[in-house]
Amino acid sequence: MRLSEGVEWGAHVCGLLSVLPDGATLSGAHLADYHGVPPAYMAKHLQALSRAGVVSAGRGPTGGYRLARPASEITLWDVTQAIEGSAPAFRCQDIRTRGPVGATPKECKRMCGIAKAFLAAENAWRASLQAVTVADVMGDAAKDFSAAKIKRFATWLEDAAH
Amino acid sequence: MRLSEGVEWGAHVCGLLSVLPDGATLSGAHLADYHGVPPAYMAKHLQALSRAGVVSAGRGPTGGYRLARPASEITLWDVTQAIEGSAPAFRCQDIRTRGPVGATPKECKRMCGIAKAFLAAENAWRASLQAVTVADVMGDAAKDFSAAKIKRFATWLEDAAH
DNA sequence: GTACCCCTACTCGGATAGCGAGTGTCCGAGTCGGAATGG
DNA sequence: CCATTCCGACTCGGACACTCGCTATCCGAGTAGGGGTAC
Repeated sequence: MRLSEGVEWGAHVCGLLSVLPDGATLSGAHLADYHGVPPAYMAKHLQALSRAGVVSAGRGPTGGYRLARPASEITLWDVTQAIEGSAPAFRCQDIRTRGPVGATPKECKRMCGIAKAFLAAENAWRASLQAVTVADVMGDAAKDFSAAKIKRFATWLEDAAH
Repeated sequence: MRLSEGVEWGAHVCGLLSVLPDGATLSGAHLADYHGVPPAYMAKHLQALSRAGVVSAGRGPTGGYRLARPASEITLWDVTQAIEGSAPAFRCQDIRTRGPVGATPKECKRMCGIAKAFLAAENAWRASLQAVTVADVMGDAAKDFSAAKIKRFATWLEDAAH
């Protein structure tokens, strides 16, 4: 089982967008450059975030991306769902109904216990992600920001932001 | 994100093996037949379960698979780990160290907050699976077994088990 | 009749192809700002 | 000097190749039991 790396990118992007001045935007190319990843591929993930309503996109020379709502209202689950989709990782094939001793439909009124357990585990995972917002992450990360890094960041932002 | 279907197969196999008479075994071919899945592919997953010490394998005409320890001591996490491996689904690429404003090693003493949150979610998922044993699942499933199904199963087992 | 040996049939185990989702890329659609132009 | 128009550059959005891991398969290694043979 493997989570798409785009989820990590999306989370970092939301963190970066959350510290922008009000009304400012960043283009996909700049977001990719900032994180050192391929611009075209980053664009694909930004598109997914835009479709999901996590970020809002503007076109034209002054266009770019910004958060669609306050960072305190965007959870890591929102980002994950936007990029990975909402299909569960465990997809029950109901193999208990197959084979020579397969259960008949009447014997399958309740959900398979195995599927139930795996879906419960997935719910726990989701709940854990829903409990963390982009604002939480950035607040935590801010503790590690050195003065030098903040200065570097401000300089970069000067050139990049609209 | 998608969980390998082999995990479901492995869980069902462990459930089936857990109701075998003491000392009896089932061959990979019979386990595949029972679940209506390709024998060769089932064999691959059984091999993984065997390597992980979840089931023990015997060779030769009287050989086959049996549980390596009581069903109450085998969790769904054990099965998952055996087949999927123990690598985390979220693999931090430390993209905060990349790009023009990349953090220096000194600024990365603590783990990235995003990675921390995702790994915490994964821990919740794992804990949920570790709380459910094969015995739990079978005890729950037994409630749905009709007399007809039990009879069919006994007949099948007569031919299959060693 | 009995003990030994070989052989067969059955088992698991690792090495080998095929396919689909994720990865990576490109070009077209849309939009805003600014420069050029005419009044 | 000002309003209008046109152009260009920059943006996002969807459609197109490529790669790696899961899916699926086959053949070889190993073992237990049974039949045959020699004593």
